[in-house]
Amino acid sequence: MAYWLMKSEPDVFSFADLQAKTARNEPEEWTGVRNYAARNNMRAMALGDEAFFYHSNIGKEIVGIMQVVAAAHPDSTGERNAKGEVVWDCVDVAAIKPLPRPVTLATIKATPELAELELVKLSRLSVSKVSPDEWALLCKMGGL
DNA sequence: GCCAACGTTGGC
DNA sequence: GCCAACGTTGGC
Repeated sequence: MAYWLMKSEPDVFSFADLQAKTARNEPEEWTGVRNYAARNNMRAMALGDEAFFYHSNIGKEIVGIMQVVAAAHPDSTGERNAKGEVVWDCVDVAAIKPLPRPVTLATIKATPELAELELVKLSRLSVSKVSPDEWALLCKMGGL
């Protein structure tokens, strides 16, 4: 099982929004990613992989955990190429649980063990990888 | 609102 | 294929 971190601006789509959809049994398609590195990360995701939900811009904190419930498939909102194929991919996710104590970016930056976290090193990447050690530490910091 | 980082585009 | 210009993201 691999671990990931996915960003969303909460005024566009928040973890609470995801929880509401999950409660209604509606998978959320993580559409709108238009960056190849982020797309490749989504293509590397497997069913059951877990991901942190990070609120960018507003909050700047990890607020919850979600699970990949469908592997990468064409993003229906993506442009098509000359052959009519969708260029971009997305995965489906469902909320698992919120973090009892959200972990802020400031806290992450102040934690030496997390200096290599992709969220910090590649700050503009919207879908990034989290190592098992980083995952365990962040869960602990989040009160789990 | 500014700016740094970085991806993309387009001229050569 | 290089590189300058430009656009976007996201933290501050």
